[in-house]
Amino acid sequence: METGTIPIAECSGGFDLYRTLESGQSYLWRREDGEMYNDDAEPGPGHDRWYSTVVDGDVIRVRRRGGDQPGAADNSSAGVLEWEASDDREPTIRRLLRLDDDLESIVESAPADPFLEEAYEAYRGLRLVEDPPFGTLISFICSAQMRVSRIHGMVSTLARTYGDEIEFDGETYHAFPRPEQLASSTEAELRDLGLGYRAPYVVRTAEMVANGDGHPADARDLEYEDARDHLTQFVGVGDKVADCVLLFSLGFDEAVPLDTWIKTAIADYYPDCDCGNYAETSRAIRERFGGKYAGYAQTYVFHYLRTGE
DNA sequence: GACCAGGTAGCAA
DNA sequence: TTGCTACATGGT
Repeated sequence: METGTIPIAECSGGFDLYRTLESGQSYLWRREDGEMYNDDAEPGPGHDRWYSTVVDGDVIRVRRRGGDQPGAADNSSAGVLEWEASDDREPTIRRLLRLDDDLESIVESAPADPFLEEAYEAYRGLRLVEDPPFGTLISFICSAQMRVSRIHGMVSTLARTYGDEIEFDGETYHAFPRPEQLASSTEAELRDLGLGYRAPYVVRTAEMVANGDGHPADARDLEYEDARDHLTQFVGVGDKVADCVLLFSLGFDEAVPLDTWIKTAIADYYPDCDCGNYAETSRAIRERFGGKYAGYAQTYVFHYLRTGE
């Protein structure tokens, strides 16, 4: 087993592992106590529990060690990110958790907007993630009209039921299923697992990817709005889910998914951005949130409103 | 029992 | 194009 540490002081703008992984953007990590996204088992931002995920068949575990406030302005006392894997996976971890993003500059370059500044200030150290595209696609197909804790539960169930079992450090982990593994499931099975009306969407999209009709990663090569349109070819994927996939797995930092919370924010704080349809409203709020990193702003606002502060 | 949650597909006009 | 409406499920 390989292990290592990454000083959080090296991460411009800090790094808050808890808020990064439990802010509703990733459903592909699991917390060791199994209580991730459980608001009743809220461990607080400074906890040091392990989180694990499986990438390319390898288990990766990370946790925060030492330090005071994870997003403290005084970064010198920020502690370290400790990791374990079967090989040297530090480069993968840096990519997945976007540790090399210059978060300080991103926050500083955000528009001078009191509401936005409040959200950024409240959750310093929250970074976007870069999750694997297929798992992200299925996760957000499942997310329709669902609370984040239940989305995480559904994704975990899919992994347990259809994903590869992987032994690491004496414990069994489950990879997120490959397209062909999910494509071999049936709508009835997935309904039994509690996916509800999303069940046929998941099966049909998995079949499309398994058959080679398309892959979410193909959207990488396109311009932002074309990429969004491209992703809506998958069943169960509309503009909003497409934006989530672009933002949380394909590096389109300008994407602003218009979900119920952001729509609330638009109604309350940016009513002039409501253009009556998704594409135009998206364009308006994207501009209001500073363009290039509008998705970062979106993620902070989403978390700020959803967890209510 | 309503109401709500990181919405979308299918259909009518 | 735009504007309904049905769709599962569990928590408050």
